[in-house]
Amino acid sequence: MKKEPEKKPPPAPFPAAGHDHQACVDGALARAAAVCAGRDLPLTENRRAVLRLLLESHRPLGAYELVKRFDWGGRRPAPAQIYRALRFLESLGLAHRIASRNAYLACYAADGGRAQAFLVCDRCGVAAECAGDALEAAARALASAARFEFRAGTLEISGRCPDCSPAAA
Amino acid sequence: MKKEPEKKPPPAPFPAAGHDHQACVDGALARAAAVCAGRDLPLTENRRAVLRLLLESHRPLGAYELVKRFDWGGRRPAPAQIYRALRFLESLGLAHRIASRNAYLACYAADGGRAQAFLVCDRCGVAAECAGDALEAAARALASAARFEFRAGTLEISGRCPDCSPAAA
DNA sequence: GCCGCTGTGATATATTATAACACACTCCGC
DNA sequence: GCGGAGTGTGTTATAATATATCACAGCGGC
Repeated sequence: MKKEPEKKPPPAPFPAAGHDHQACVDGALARAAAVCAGRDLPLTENRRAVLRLLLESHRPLGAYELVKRFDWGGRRPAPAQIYRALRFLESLGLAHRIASRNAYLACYAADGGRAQAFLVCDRCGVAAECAGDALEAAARALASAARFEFRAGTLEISGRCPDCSPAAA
Repeated sequence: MKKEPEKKPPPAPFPAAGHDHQACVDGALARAAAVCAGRDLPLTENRRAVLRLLLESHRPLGAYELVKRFDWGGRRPAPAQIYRALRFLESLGLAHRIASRNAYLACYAADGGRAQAFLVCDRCGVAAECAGDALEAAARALASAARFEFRAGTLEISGRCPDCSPAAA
């Protein structure tokens, strides 16, 4: 896999100009803690660490990339640890699998049973999550036209983020 | 992987009641041959065989599932053969990767650079491809709202096909 | 205490996908 | 006919992604 080298740090993060990264990560972590508390499920150290790594990157990371980045006092966790944390986070909507890349993206907002969309930059890998009534409606319309019972849908869009777009001034 | 047993043959194919399977497969193969001829690229025996397996199943098949089904006069092809054929078929829009399942689905119609949608039944695995202006518009609207340059998008919808829906009479 | 539950740490293995190389075949120019 | 370029095949090896399983630690309830 890994068709792109992608060794360099991102040219710039997707989330706009005056992006306070620390606040963004901390806020999302706080919201995640609240979600867990609300469900009476523990946001353990491992889960929190995995979520933090995802939040910090603003892009989908593969499970083994997380293994590599996970600084665990010298040692490195086994893949199973990471996958367990990811499954937990996914089950709460705190992270999402970007199937087209076999990678995982932190969620910065709440979800629902709704059709979700992800914008992933081909060049720098930055990703953003979004959803909209029009997408939801279009997905449900397609399903019902085929007499298909809609349960969940995910739209993955690839292209260029504002910073990587040739149109960027 | 392979969360579901999925050992049994499908309860019924997605494509409606009076589905003439042979005609459907043959027609798609003929169209594929035309596409290849138009591009002056050979639809070799291997490629044709892989496409036929996909067409016959009406559902996404994993590459190793194709290896297993490929009857090659006793022997079995190496995965690389299958992946090569799949890449070729994908490049011509004759097959699509269903990323959420790590599987591949034959295409029964022409595509474009458009946002595509796939309906995949959670229960029997049957899948259908569709596209629509509303989806395309919704995808482009989401992208442009984020100042993201749309290149391609894929919507994967999971749920229940008409035959597997509890609502089915 | 002790049980049941959940989460961890670790090893092993399954599944999916690609790399690399030798060779067969066809087309084309000469 | 010969040779070379280009493409597709057949094969082996290996990379990348994901899960199974088991022993045990910690914690809360009784």
